[in-house]
Amino acid sequence: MTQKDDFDLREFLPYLLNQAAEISSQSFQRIYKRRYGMLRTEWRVLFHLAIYERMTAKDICEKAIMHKTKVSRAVQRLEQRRYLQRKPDEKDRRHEWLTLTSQGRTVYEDLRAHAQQHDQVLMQKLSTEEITVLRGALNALSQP
Amino acid sequence: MTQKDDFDLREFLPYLLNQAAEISSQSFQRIYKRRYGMLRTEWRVLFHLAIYERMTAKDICEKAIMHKTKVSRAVQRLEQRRYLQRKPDEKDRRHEWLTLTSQGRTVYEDLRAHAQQHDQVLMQKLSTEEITVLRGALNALSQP
DNA sequence: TGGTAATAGTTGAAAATGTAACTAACAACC
DNA sequence: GGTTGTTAGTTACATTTTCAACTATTACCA
Repeated sequence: MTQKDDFDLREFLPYLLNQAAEISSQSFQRIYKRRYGMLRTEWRVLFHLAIYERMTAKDICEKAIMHKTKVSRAVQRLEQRRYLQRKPDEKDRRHEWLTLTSQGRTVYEDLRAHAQQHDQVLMQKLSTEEITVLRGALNALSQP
Repeated sequence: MTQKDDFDLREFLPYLLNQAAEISSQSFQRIYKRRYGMLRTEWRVLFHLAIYERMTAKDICEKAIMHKTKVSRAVQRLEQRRYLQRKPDEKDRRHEWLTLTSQGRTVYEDLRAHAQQHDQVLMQKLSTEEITVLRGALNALSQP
């Protein structure tokens, strides 16, 4: 049997990753969608701002690996809902500093609680050791 | 420190999975896009048909976890390019059996070779043991 | 048998995304 | 100082995706 015949796409990492990512995010996605009408891009921007406190759109692009137009639009929508504030940098007015409003932080805290619950359900499918290795592997694969 | 404070979204599994899935599929995506103008949905349908040989659109929806409209449109495009054939089921004409044409199989073989190469590059980021555990964990997480 | 429900798949309109071109502000270099 | 190049972010348009409604066919059951 040749090497070629050994290669089964059902074991192809991007496929497995996509499948797992899709399924494991579905039920959480319903939560932020139903509770706050948020999209995945918006949720991601929201929680990056919650964690890092103060970022420019560019920072978010890099951390979250999102295209700048996606970030731009997510920021617009979050601003409309008063979840975040923009403030131009004094020294370099090309930059805009983004921070969550208290309302945005409240939404974040609520969603984080749900996320944590959701994560615990997911982790029940795995052993402690598997979780550790999985996290490490996912981080390694996330380095471009 | 409370449990709540321990929960860092940077370790949230759906987030890590999404990040890894996104990054690890990017360069392969460029390949099927450039070589055959294919979308991700089309690639997924193509390779499911290559592996399972003969499926209905419904089967693909279930295996690939894709919405039926996505599958329907991917099938249309693959048919237009003569990569697959449809054949209504004799007994139940609601079903259509889909199979790859020889042209479709050729495209598949070409892409599979690229996928294999791509997979090897990805796996270089991980140890053998990590790969085993990762595959197992991803499969476990893919059970809804 | 006839009427209702269920299933496979398609379609159209609305929403979201990707791509490329754009504006505005700054940097660098002569 | 003016020209050229870069960078942060937005916008317009084309492509995809989503959602809901639709057709066609079969299943169920009184």
